[in-house]
Amino acid sequence: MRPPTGWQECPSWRAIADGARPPVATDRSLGDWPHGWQHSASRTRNLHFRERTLLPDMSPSACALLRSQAGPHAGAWLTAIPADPATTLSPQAMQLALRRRLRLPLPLRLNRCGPSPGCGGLVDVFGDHALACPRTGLLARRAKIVERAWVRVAREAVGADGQVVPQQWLCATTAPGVAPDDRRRLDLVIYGASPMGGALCCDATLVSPLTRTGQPQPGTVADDGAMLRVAERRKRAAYPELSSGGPQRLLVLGSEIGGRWNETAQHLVRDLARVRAQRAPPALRAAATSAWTRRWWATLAVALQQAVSSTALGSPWPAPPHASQPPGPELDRVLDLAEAAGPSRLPLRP
DNA sequence: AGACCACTCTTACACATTTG
DNA sequence: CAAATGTGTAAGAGTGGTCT
Repeated sequence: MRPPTGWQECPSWRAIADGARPPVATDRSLGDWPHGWQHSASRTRNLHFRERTLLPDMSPSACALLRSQAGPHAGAWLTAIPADPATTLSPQAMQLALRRRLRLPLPLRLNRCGPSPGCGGLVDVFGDHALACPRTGLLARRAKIVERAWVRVAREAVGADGQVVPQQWLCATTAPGVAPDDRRRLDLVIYGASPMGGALCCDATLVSPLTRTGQPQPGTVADDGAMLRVAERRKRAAYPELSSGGPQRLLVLGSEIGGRWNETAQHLVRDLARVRAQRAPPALRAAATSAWTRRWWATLAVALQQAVSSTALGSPWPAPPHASQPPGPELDRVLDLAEAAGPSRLPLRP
């Protein structure tokens, strides 16, 4: 169980009146404003309610899924502005995503997995089986949707200064000790986003905290992101050459089907936003960072929900969304996504 | 717990071969 | 000669086992 964030010891009124400030979050992202006491207080209360009231009454599976749905930017699809195909969920996908989030039954036709691709087992109305059964072939397909979203985000970030190569051969990188006939491929490699000029070798992965029987995987009931750590270990074991130093780095961009992203994914978006904002006029950099961050998390979260929805039905999605990739919007088109800096300018209520 | 392995099935992709 | 088809490899995530 994670320690609750917020304050551990309640400050005295006198201390607050004397100007004491809450602890500054270490993982504060650019464009994130420095929070005051209200944020810490409500966060502490929310987490307390979640741990003491909400979770104890839920089934283990529902607990694991709730944890999977939490975390930074896990709900970005709910606030995504559908002004662009990349940040738009179809009505059908939105309906499925909302039902998944509320753990309501999905409109399924079949009650068995299969027939020809599939294990023949009973499927549940929540889509848990379809999202974890490795025998339908949908897992391999759904991963592509998130992978393409990462490619899109990386391309928008590095622009013409860098390069993003999808499906890069491992032996084409600078990783040491790879035989030239090695056929392993990386999901995407980003050049021009690393301060040292190295290659970011990315592997996007989307894992489920529940098994195909709907039972939680070990550790997922009590710990946030337990399956993300399993996925990271698995990927690091698959690419040992990329962990041995040098100009290239392995980034495991992990996500859970509830919407949670791992630390690496959050760091990458933060770094990409910094790279992109360097090309903006200095006076606009803070706003640009905030705006691009919002846009990219919306893009990634929408893609993740698209992937989950297409798998939850147990049938392939009709068409791959936006196969052609336009170059992405200009800065002035995204700036209105930026958070307003400074305190709220709403009128004080009586 | 965690690391590791061998296994499940289907999909995606690159390359080779055949066909019109 | 180009288009269509076939083939081989790796990847995708999960399962279940063993060992430490």
